Amino acid sequence: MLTNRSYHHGDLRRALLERAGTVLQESGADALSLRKLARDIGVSHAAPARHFPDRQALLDALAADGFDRLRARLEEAAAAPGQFDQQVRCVAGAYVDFATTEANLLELLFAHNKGGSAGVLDQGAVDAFAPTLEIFRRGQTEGRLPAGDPVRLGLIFIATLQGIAVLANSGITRSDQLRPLIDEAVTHFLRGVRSSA
Amino acid sequence: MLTNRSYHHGDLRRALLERAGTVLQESGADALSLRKLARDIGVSHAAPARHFPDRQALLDALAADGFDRLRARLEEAAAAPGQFDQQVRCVAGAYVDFATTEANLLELLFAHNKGGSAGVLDQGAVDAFAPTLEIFRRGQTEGRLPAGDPVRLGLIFIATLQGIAVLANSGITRSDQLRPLIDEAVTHFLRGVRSSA
DNA sequence: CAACAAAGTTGGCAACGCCTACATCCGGTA
DNA sequence: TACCGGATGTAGGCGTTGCCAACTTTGTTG
Repeated sequence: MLTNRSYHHGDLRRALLERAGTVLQESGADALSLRKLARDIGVSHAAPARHFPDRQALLDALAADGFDRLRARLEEAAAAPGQFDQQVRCVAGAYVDFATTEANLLELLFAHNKGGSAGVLDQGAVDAFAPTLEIFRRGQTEGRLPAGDPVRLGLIFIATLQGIAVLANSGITRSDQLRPLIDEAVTHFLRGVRSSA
Repeated sequence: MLTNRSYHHGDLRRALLERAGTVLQESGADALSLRKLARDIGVSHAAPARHFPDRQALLDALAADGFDRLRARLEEAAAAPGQFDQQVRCVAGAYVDFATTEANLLELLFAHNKGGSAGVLDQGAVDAFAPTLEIFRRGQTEGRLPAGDPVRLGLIFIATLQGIAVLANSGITRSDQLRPLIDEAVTHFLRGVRSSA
């Protein structure tokens, strides 16, 4: 392994995913071509097929990894020091930051789940949002939130952040207005939830 | 015009858009092929180029029409009979209904704005959301909402709906749980906004 | 009526995804 | 140690696509 110029690459799958990740980030999912990736890496055009049966499998792998990184990011934010409200705001900021920094990845994550490969990717999405739901459960047990279905609360919260990120990525809201928009959204959300008891 | 079987189609642009609309609805934007559209309509493979310089131009036209229909739908919902809250709920329902019924179109609307053709499409998005912002302005003048930037309020509202629709389209929330989710989101939103004064 | 522009056709090019057949390398086993 | 089989990479081909250029038909207009 690590032998350059050998017949076998040694870690082609990883190399493909790595290169694909940067192409995705820079040019979007539509720009991803198995043949071009192979060329970039210096391998024949059919080599990727050994690791990804078709183009969709590569996209799925990118999505799975994306959900994983999103989950890690949200977990980290959810564990931030401070009171409950502080943590919620931290999660909100982390989500929108992730979603706008990796806009093309975000599009891939939510654009492609419709089709056939539902199982694995859906699980990835559920896992990614688990830490956020956990925060709301904790908020309830700590008495910082009224009782109610934490999943529904969490979904509304995530939906709001997701929507803000999409509006930002579409250029509908200017990026310098993003931070106050998030702050106000979270403020209204927490007030709305609390005044419902 | 209306002459079938003639050398010139007569209304090829409209025919292309119509066919493209159904293909988009049934199979998504990725499945749209200029050559296939031409074949479906019964015209040569290069004919579409006279009306759409490239594939992107067709997608842009579909998006522009989509924003137009969304705007009409939201305008209609905003003009529903009843009190302010009732109208807001009506708009929310209309938006999510549109976004889930035409999931592939929704994806196209918000996926493609990133790139170059910013101007026209951005305007379409702004126009589409205008009726919703108008509702919030009206709510303020009628005293049903506290003072504040109506644009920011409207964006948060739309973002929440957009997020819920995306989560639904991605299969993250079951469709039978969609209606209560919307209701609760609107309820919390209105309460949160009102208790901010 | 002749000229011209708009609209449609034919053919070609390069790139792509996917398939099949073949080459090479590595690791377990006789 | 020799070998053999599976995993990995290569070479080439097929059908489709987007885009381009050259040509034809049609309808309008001076």
